[in-house]
Amino acid sequence: MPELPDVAGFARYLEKTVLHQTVSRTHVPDERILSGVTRRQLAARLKHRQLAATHRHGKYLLLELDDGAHLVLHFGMTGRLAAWRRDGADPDDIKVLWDLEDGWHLAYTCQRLLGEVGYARDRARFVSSQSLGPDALDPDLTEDRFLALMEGRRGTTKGLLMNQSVIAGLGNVYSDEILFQAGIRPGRKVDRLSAQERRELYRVLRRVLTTACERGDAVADQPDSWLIHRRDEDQECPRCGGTLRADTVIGRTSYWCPSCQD
DNA sequence: TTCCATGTTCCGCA
DNA sequence: TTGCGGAACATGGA
Repeated sequence: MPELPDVAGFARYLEKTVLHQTVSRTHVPDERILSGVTRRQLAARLKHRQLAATHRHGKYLLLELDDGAHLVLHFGMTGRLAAWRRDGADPDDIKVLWDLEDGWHLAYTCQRLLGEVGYARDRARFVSSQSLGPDALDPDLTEDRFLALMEGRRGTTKGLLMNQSVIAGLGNVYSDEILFQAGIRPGRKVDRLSAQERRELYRVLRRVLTTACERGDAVADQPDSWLIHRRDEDQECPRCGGTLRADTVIGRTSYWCPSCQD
């Protein structure tokens, strides 16, 4: 599930629970989740460090420490965070567990091991090392800049939206939502979009993500008129009542309405 | 048993 | 060079 709005929700969750607390111990039951660090290195670098601030870039959550370095969290398809007090029950699928100095615990859980936990000294350097494009909600990502990103691209519009090195933060679900609300078929080639459609795509992208982040990360929190509630075979289009289609575009199941999207 | 899943990455090919 | 399809990764549910 975790796309930009979900990761934004994780960041808020950390702010409400364990932010500003200090790590006393890092336990890594399954080292396969680590990327670029060993469990010994991670434990040593986090020991006695305070969790100072949250940052998000696309689907990455960067938890800044009081020495300026960052704990890097990526959630894959099944990554989650859980924080609890002393005698709370442990969640399932814990891949990394942090004990904090005042009795709280923070767990990174991941059922399918497709996420990763890492460590990065410098945030900007990390973003460029991952070849990530601008965050989809970056205030500096203006309409003009977005239009420039689309220039010269020949693939599908859905492929563009999901390409993290072009724009960071969108996955399968939210790209379908944005394309639905913009009235553009997932398989439409970028170079066949009119100037008006390109501008509309930008506006809808920002509106959908802003709304989703404000409402919370649960699908049920999103407006009833959204496609997100109807990602299943033979569902009705929330706009025209027609039958939605499910096609494979750039290798992912894509839901769309043949009457509302062109 | 087989297929599918909201994540990324790599390879071969057009 | 860009982008696509397919496979791979690991696991569980329909």
